[in-house]
Amino acid sequence: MSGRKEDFSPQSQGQVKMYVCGITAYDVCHLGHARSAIVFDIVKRYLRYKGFQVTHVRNITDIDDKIIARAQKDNVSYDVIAKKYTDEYYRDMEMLGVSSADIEPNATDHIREMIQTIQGLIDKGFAYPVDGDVYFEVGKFAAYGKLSKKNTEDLMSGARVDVDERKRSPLDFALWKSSKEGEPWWESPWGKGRPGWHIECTAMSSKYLSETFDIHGGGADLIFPHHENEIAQSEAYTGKPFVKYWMHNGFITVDKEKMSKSLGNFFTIKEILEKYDPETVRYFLLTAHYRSPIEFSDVQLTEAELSIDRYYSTVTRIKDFLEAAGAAEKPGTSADLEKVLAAFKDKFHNAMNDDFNTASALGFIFELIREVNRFLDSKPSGQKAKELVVRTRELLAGIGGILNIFNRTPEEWYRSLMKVKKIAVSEEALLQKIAERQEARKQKDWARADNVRKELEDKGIILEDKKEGTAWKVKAG
RNA sequence: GGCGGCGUACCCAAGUGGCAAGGGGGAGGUCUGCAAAACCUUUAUUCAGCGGUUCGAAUCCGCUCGCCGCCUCCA
Repeated sequence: MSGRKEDFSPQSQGQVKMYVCGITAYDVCHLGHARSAIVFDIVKRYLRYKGFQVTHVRNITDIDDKIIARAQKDNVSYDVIAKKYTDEYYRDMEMLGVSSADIEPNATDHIREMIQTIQGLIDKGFAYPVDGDVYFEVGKFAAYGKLSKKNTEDLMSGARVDVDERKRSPLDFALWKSSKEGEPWWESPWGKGRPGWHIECTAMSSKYLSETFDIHGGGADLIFPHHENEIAQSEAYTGKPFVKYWMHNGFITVDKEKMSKSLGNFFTIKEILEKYDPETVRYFLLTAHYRSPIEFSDVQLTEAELSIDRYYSTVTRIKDFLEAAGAAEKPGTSADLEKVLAAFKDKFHNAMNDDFNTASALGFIFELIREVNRFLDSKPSGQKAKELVVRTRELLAGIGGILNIFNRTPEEWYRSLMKVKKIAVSEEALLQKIAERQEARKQKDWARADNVRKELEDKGIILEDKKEGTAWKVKAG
């Protein structure tokens, strides 16, 4: 609310109540929706890792103008649209590997609570009914604009809103809308109608969390008017502060412009996952700070893929080492590795404690990766060296668990890349080729061996000759 | 017009008062039959520009330029 970073201390010690605006179920989700979901998934995971007991609520708006419009266009009932796109949303989230929230309420299941809140606002003089609609009277709420840092005069003068004569001020917003012919409706004290957009978050957050809760999240485009209006309604109704910390994620851009439905420059989650592994998408989104805009492009996704590949290549090396390392104690560059290892957790925590700076955290991960590679290059052996490497592996895996990346085996990663890159070689055919090439290599028929390698490379497979044999992997990037 | 944000190497990006993380790319090297992977060296005396504060600024302040967002539904 201050517009700055603040020290985090939840209302009740050890417990975090977090509400994140989900989607309006009127169309398929694009990458922008994915960013919000992924960002707050990481927030939740990290807070839990730090020992907080987190209650995460993520709502679904399943009644709204756009849903109705879509339903009319498709000539079906509004709930068919809402159901369809809610299902799509859940499917997208599952494919992306985003964990579900603890509570995922739908607006239409909370009409009663919303009516109660609206009635309360009328009783307290903050809202007024007109012809079956109910409006919130912005002028009655002195602090209006405190989140978006707008003052009401500026808003008035810049008002591009259609002036509705029945409203006392153009800034007043609907809590309840009377239903027109053919629109869905619920019975209310003001006649048949449906809730306005903002009221659901007030009603549901107080129901599932409390009147004041710790973190409220969503995309930066929700700051105004959505979150501003939520504050007004909620604080007017309860007389208590609504939210302690606001977190808004930045936009995904395409050619520097916000990815959005209206500009038509969006990529759906499904489209992207046809070309990239979900882990690549998640990693990509973590490479920039959550508040910054992030430019979507194939180059960026490709770089993310290369970075992940670097991690899995290192994991493979680690595995090879642990299987092959001799018993003789040889320390290698263990002193350097130990140093990096010792400092790593603090660095990681500092980065994440500083407003979830995942980009910085990833930097430290790659420092550790370089160091362990350096250590392995120094050809260490013995029990102590093994222990050090195992420690590194566990540390990396643990961190990966928090960021929800690096949580597969290299084999799984490469199999997934094969699929995503539509590589036209089966694993059997591949092993066959490798065997063929081994034969040629044994006979020092380098030309034939190189031919096989070239042939596979053209199909996107890279071969690596090691002491113990030849390994394959999918060419990243 | 009002409000807010951003501008760091060839590209992406962290750093917000004390000698400029990390990834990708380029160049050279080590290793290898040759590769790949990995590692090493190198690639910003400089952080859009100009002033100011300070012992010291990419980091704070002011101005200028450029880009973007919100002010209407929007993650």
